[in-house]
Amino acid sequence: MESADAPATPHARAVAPRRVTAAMVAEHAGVSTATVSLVANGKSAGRVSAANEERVRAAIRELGYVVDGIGSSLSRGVSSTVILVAPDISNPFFARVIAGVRAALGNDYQLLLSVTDAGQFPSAAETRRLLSLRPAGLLVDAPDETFLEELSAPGPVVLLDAPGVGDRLPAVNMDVEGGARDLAAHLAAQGHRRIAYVDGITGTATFALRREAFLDEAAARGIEVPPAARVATTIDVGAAAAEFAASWAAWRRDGITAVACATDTHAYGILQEARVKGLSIPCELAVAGFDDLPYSQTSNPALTSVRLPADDLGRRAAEQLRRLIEGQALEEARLTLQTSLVVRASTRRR
Amino acid sequence: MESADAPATPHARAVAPRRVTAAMVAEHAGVSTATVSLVANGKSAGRVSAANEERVRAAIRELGYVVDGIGSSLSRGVSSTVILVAPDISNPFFARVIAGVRAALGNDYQLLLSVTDAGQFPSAAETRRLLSLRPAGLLVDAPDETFLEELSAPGPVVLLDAPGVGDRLPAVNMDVEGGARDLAAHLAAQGHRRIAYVDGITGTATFALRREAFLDEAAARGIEVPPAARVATTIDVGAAAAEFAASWAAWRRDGITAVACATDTHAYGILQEARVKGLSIPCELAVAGFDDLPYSQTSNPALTSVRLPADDLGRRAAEQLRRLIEGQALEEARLTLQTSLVVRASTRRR
DNA sequence: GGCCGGCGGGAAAGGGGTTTCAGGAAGATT
DNA sequence: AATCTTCCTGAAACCCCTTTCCCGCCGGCC
Repeated sequence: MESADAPATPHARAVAPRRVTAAMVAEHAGVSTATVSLVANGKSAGRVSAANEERVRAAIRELGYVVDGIGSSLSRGVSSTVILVAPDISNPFFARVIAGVRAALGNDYQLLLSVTDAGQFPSAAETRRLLSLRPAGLLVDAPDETFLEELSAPGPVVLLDAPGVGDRLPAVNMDVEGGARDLAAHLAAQGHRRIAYVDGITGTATFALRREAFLDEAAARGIEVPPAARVATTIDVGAAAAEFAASWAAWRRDGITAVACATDTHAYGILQEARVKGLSIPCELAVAGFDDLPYSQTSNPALTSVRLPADDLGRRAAEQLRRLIEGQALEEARLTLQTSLVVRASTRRR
Repeated sequence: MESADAPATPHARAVAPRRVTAAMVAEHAGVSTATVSLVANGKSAGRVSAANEERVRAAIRELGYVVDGIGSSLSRGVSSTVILVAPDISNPFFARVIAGVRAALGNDYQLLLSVTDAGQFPSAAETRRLLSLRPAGLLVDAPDETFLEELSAPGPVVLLDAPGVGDRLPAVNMDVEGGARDLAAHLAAQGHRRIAYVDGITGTATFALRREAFLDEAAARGIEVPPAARVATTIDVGAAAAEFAASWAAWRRDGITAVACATDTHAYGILQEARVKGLSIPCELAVAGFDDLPYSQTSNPALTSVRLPADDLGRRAAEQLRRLIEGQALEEARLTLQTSLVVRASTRRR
């Protein structure tokens, strides 16, 4: 293809230019690889003369040298990668968590996500492979106990949103119970005495916590949540709408004046169906959600919801992880972040 | 803490049991590390005697040996990781793409996601670090040209959903233009003659393609889309609802009988606002979306939409990538997958 | 002027695995 | 019985970087 006197190698070797190694930089700068390593890693202060430092920097620039992640990881015994393991990433909440994590990790660590099929955690084999990449640390979102056991991690791990799981591991949680109680208190203050509760069908612990705290606080404030008004659906607008369509007649007869939902998605379905039925919200029926998803601000009417500190969750977890990686002790191994009730038109009676 | 005669090392060395290496397995099984490597990688056929193979397997089991990803990557020159770079992961569509990718990659490669802040691609520095992990291959979702240039990847890359970008790289695309044309044809067949189009405000090429194909096909079928009925909003239910609320009076005067949207999210906003206005859908106004998001099946009325082959997109892209990684030539470098119009109640006049 | 202290830099030892290559043992052939 | 295959096996090189010594050199001090 090229010059006729090129060696007749079967592979077009010239196409893939050789990776630039520290040795090449060293030769180009007339120093040893040790010096290159020091400069490239910013550890040159007081160890490399200014003259050599500049020559190495010039060589790095000129050759386009990038420290090889693999070689570096092997040599240091650990990579500079933080792996975030998450069973479900397809919601806007999670995007904010990631933003928080990235902000806290900065440039020192590289964030990679390991996701599996809907709601599942990696198998034991996958987990071992993951660990064999020698991540600097692991963040695990909404973990289940089985996965944590398999993990039995040799390295730093911080859990996110792990109420009641992995008690021995550091975690950052959100006070969903407080949020649920605030919501119950708000509905009580608005004068409701009989309320329906729409739960989610899922294995996640957070839903049980929300429900129990809500029911407990409601009871404490003299609110009744009759058994017939406790339902559960998959987390799906349509399913919630259908459930409400089927139940509303009975609830109305029973004197229900408000519906609290385990997540906003349920509430959207109820708002939709209520509109079909021509119900006036919040006058005939107040509706409240949980999670404060983006659409809740602009829904019609805007939805009262419990806002979760998504970016804080990510940020704090990543900060904790950094401390662990850097060998510092954690002042508090398990943090709980405040949630806040956002009252909007769907429950605000005037 | 332990026996009094233990060496007074400051670190609790016993806590972190030493990593199990191939050398340890080799010693335990009475063979060399070469043999261990062959067995552990399933390359033992015809190279290792049955007896030794069994002894090595037993040792691996007994010691819990896992091939070290870092050492292996360094030695082979490449890791067995496939990195999927994506600017936006928080939508259900993407979850299906991932499922497709995972299915096609199987156990041979490990999928990791690199995501950045909302809609952004990694910076040049981040990109270089990513490549320094020596991924076996890269999948890039909805790439922008700038990122592809920085990539100038030395390794296998396949683009997903990259209409009109990175022409020289293999890609798997979806025929959104065909879908848009089908939609225009459907609305024409339903008797509409004046239609509104709600576009998305975003840099993504796919939106321009949808719009142009729709307008072109509409024109070809004698449908008018008056300039005043061409609007664009951010991809947000509330924004679309507001836009529709502001425009509907004028549109109605202008004889508009249908609205086509660049994505279902817009259509949800319109459905919501139409209900507020008491419009009968599809009789007074037909509404159609694009993407066929999950909620479109259960919305009220169910939404006509263009379904995109999400899992196929992931699967085919991963298959192509595998071929590249394994050095096979691609029969077709750029694939385009069919989309399909799903007609539901929001446009179906009876 | 000799000795000491310190700074700067290099040689070299890993870190864990893969792969080549040469050679040994066992079985086949003459 | 000698030679040739065939099969297996293990030693060793290599991948790229980090880090630990250790040494040479320079200036300062007595």
